[in-house]
Amino acid sequence: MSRHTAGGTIASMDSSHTRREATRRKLFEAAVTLIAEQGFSSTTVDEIAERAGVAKGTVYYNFASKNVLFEELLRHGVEMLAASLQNAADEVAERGGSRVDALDGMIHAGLYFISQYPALTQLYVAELWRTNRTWNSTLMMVRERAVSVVADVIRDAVAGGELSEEIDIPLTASALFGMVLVAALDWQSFQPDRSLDDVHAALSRLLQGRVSGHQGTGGAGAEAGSGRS
Amino acid sequence: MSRHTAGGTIASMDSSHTRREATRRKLFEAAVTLIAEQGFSSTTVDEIAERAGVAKGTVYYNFASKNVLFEELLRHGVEMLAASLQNAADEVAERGGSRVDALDGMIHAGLYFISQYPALTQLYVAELWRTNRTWNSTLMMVRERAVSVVADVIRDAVAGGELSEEIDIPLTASALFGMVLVAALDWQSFQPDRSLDDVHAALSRLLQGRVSGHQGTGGAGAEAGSGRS
DNA sequence: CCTCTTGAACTGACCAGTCAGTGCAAAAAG
DNA sequence: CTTTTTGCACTGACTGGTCAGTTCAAGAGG
Repeated sequence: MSRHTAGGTIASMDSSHTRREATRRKLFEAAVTLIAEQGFSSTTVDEIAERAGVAKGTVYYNFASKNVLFEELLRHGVEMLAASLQNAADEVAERGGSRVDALDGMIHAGLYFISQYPALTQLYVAELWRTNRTWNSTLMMVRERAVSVVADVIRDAVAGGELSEEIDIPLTASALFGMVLVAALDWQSFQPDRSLDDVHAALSRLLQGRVSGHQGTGGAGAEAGSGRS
Repeated sequence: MSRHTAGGTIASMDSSHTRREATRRKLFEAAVTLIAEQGFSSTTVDEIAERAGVAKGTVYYNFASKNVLFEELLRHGVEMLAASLQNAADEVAERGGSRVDALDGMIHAGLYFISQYPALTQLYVAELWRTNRTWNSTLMMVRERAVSVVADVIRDAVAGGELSEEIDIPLTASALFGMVLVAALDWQSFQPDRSLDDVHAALSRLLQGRVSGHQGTGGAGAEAGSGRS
């Protein structure tokens, strides 16, 4: 199947450690786009192998099953995301920024990550709130890993007096996460020409409260049960 | 179920119509939970039929295909959601509330809707940003239908001077939508005991800007390209 | 020579969609 | 009032195709 007449060179690229690693990476890349497009169950192993440019047998030499391939993909992806977010928060801290600044930096990093790995993001969104799947525990871990990075920074900010003690940490972390996720997916899908900083500014503005900045007649207030019938 | 109680005879036409309707509703209900749990392609028509308590043939008597069943389900669901959001906004307006109050009312309505139809919500999240699927145009329409209800209210608020002209309407609508969506899914999945009003209050607080309410050292500011390298 | 990859053939389970037939209630005929 | 017809709604066994996973002998690379 060597359609590149190998010329003798391309194959010997930097296989960082083994040929095996390179093959596994190729399979991850092929799988992530296909599964993002079509979903897990309608993506066939033959398709993954073909897009990765390897034989089907190779898939099963490297991964025990289609399920295992997918789970390792999920784990690998979330490690990248968590590291990226953590790194953004740390950089802001090093530079002497506040915790709230760190949150803002994480939003930026989140947007950047999603713009770099749109397929991976689509895939997470599609699978993350699913129940009853075989790889449910993996998904649980993945979600926890991502959200806790955000929640930790919020917790620190509350402890340091930067944020009100009244806020609900896990829920706020989720909401923030969702806001960035959905806004970024919409950006990528429907307004891909806009710059990252532009989108980032819009989200910062929303959070900063300039959107509902005027003190409303009470509706946007925090009091519960506002006249719902 | 006799829409026209005109007497004993006209009911006949009605009942024949209603039997089918009841079956279709049962199939919708069965399909929505199964697909939310397992995804579209790993949910079999046999499963749907079994859960609905009908024979497989009945599915195909009522719907041209598995795809068509799903598309009609999506359309039916989003109509319910859009109506619910619109209704919430209208009620606030009738009561003399501001547009921002209307937005808040829509957040409440969104949370309520999701708590009532969690499976439908999971399903939308899972499918909405998928590309390359056969029912892509349906999904496009569905998304547009839901987001535009929010965007319209934001637009009115901007026109009426309640919100800054600087805000990005479609992006803000998406972000708001995503915030509610993800927060609600997390609420349902991980803290189901909390009350709706509690969750609503947390989100209102986030939007109201109390979270990042202190004026940060610039990180949360709206200026673009804030020190990101 | 040991690890990894190839490619094609094969198996067995699973599944979307089909179709000939059943049940039944309301209209038509007797 | 009784019998027959009509056709809607539903049934479930069956078909043809698809796909995960297996096997293996023959390389390729290092």
